[in-house]
Amino acid sequence: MPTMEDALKNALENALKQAYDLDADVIHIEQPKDKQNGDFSTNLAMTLAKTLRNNPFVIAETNKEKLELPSGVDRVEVARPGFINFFVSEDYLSDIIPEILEKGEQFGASDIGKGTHVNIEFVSVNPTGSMHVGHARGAAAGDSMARVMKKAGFDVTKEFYVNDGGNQIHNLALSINVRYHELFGRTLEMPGDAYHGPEITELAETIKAEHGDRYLYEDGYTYFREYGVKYLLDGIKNDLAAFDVEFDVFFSEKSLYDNGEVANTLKFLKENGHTYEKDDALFLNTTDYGDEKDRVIVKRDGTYTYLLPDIAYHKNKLSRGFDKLIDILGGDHHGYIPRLKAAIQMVGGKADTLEVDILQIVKVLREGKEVKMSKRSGKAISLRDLVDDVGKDAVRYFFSRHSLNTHMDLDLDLAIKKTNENPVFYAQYAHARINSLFEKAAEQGYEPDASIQTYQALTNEQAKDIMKLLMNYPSLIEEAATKRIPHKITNYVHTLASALHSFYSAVPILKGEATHIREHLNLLEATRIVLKDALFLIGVNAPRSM
RNA sequence: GUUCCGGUAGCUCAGCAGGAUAGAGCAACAGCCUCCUAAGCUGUAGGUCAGGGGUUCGAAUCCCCUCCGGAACGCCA
Repeated sequence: MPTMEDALKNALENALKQAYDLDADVIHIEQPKDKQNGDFSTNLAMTLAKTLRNNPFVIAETNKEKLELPSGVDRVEVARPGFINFFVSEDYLSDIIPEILEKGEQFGASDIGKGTHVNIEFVSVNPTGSMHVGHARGAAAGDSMARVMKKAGFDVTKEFYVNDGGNQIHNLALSINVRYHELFGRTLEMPGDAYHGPEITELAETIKAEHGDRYLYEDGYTYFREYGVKYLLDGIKNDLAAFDVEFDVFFSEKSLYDNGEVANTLKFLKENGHTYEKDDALFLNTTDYGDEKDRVIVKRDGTYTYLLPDIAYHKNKLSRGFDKLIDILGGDHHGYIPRLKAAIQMVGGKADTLEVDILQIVKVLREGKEVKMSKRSGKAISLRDLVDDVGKDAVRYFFSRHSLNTHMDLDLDLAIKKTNENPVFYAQYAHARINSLFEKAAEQGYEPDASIQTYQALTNEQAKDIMKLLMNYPSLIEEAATKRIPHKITNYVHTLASALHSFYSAVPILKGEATHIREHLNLLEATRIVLKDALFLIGVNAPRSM
């Protein structure tokens, strides 16, 4: 079914041809914020004013006269500077209801992604501690992005890169060792880059419970490494599950060393002339691809920098057949983008194969003061605690509201205390309200009826507002998916919930004639379907009652 | 010094592939439950869109400069 935008563009093109014998290159159709200005609008006349050397108002009028209105458009008006405004008919609006009832949760799905294989890597926190609230934003954003892109026809793989191979795991093992010894009253000095989180002590306690004092007498290093990573990664997985974030792949950095991919990548880079030696170190020629300076991949002491296994990892992703790689990184890693983009091209990707979405760091406030999130210090506030306090839905809704590059503040006192005023309940309540009405309707012998095809009763402003919003859902999905801006969904949820509440207050739904009740119930069912689906996209439950 | 983000109502933020009177939530104020869940609705008030130039018929939105805040500029990850 062609969209109204396309139909209008067509009609305008024809009108232009007749009136001025002109082929318009781009016709921009928009939806005015103010309903006074129609349901759809074009600024065509203004953009043509210069080439036609005429008053935009006159051009608009001329166009209007030649216009053959597509079905569904009631009337056309020309407004002040030269806007051409289109008003849509009630029949056209209500056609959306049977469509939604028929498609159900498939409504809004599209094939705009054309099955493109997309890998979204996000969270990827080091298994050296628990997830803290700073990580939650990335988890919410990546997961929602994946859900929206799936809905838009992309073939999405969600991936978590487990940094289990580097130096931080060495520090983790040392930290565990210190805590373990402390459990037996022995004080060792914490190394400089140690991890001080309480979870490290818990970890040591489980080792003690299982192995007693064994590692006082034999070297526990290797065991601490393996056990520590597993223990902490399991914890992270649990935290993610509680946050309704699931990954398709947990990819181990260590595996890249074990199966030789890191070494092979190094060889590959050397053989293709992307490296050179200098100061006893091996440099990667990233400036060839626009980086500001070349980067070391093999240090003077012979060990690798973080970059090399990372290149191997991205090479591996490419080898798995992904057309598009998306990395969601924290704002503190933005400087890393040019070298990654350079590297991806060295190993066979194109410049735009990799896209890095930067997520600004969350500033967490407690008692009016900033709380620095750091696993090393151990002072971070865990995601689990926050989810336990305010609930998964509230936290996800909160993080999903803002665009990725907003420097957002999270006031913990506010977030926890104001549970009942959290906007997530506003949206969920709309869904619960609809269900509640259905129960009442059932008592009167009514229920949504998908066989109804024509509508006469949905004439009030509030009902029309809802239908217009419902009609916009498919294009919303497309925009959110292609621009990768999941927060747009959250915005929509709020707007739709608001329209529902207004409708509910203005119209005594179960009081009218039978046909009115039936039509209204169908409108509500369509709303419920879309509301639930949109909430799902941002990882928020749609409760039947509250 | 360079690079990347941000600066919009008292607070938290939308709006930024230019469009019509700049929006929402919270906070404030005034109304609305003998009636389908008041976690709701309706209305009022609140803005020099950091500042200054420029492009344009039209700029919160695009370009340049300045100021303020955050982040990054490692043979750490």
